[in-house]
Amino acid sequence: MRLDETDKRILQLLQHDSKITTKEISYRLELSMTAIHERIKKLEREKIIANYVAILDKEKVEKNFMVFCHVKLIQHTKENVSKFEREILKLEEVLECFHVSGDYDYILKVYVKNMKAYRSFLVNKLTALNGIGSTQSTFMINEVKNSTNIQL
Amino acid sequence: MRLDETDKRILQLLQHDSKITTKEISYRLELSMTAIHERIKKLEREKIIANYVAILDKEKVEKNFMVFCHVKLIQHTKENVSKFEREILKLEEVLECFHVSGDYDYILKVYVKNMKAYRSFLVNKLTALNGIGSTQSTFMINEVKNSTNIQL
DNA sequence: ACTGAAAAGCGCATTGC
DNA sequence: GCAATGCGCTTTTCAGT
Repeated sequence: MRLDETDKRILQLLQHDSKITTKEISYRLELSMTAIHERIKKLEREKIIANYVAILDKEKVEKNFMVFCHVKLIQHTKENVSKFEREILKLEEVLECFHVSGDYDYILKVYVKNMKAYRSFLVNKLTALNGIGSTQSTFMINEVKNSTNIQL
Repeated sequence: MRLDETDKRILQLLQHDSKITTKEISYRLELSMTAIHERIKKLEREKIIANYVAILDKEKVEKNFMVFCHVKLIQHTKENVSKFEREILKLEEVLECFHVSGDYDYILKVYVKNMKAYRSFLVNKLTALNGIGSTQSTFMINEVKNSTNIQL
């Protein structure tokens, strides 16, 4: 599906605040509510919009100890890789996991309460998985920017 | 504010799908709509819920070329640092930026269309900023997990 | 693909329990 | 802290262009 300028502007608004009403969008884009409504429904149907979520304040829910954990596997057999990836999905502390180029195989973004909780995660959960060669942790000192908003 | 189990379950549901109705939540948690409604309002008022957003399919909007860009500053004067951080906020390709421990000062998460766009970003935008010492790019080969859902 | 109006459902505030 | 009511707004649908 090709997105025109109107679609992009709608997506921009929804990425910023998904609780915005069709009425408000129609007012801003100078189109009828129905037109906006149909476009949004189409964007949802086509899964351009993957989902709508609430973003929590990580500090207030006490999960603002963030660590980038670089993981290297022992060997890259198809089995090993798919096993590791399946297990990672189950670990609630891992919000993101990317297979990457470079010195390490994976980069995990881990959110926990504090260093103690991170240690526990490393020892009891991550390194408990089979096939982990080595890990290297990079700790967040400060969050400068953390957005979900893709500019179109 | 302290969160009890009910709050946590509500947040869990809203993190998964913010379009869920109070009615549906009240049904699942076996509480009245009023109770659920008041709790959600409080969670919003206290900014436990930071905001509601639409998440887009990065592939479908052609921004699925993701790079972790490690940045080292030349010198860490207060001025340099705050200038850099202010400028980063303006770069739309950078969705996330963390000041981190380790060999590099910052890790940026950059989403662009393809390698050509990334090169353009690096040359024209990032390294055009003053005070950048060096950068190192780690390219995403595959996205294993990418969630915004914090387990409480 | 857009408009306008009507119908259905939900959010929200209020009242009383 | 919960149930019930009613109003207003929003979403959703439908006919028309």
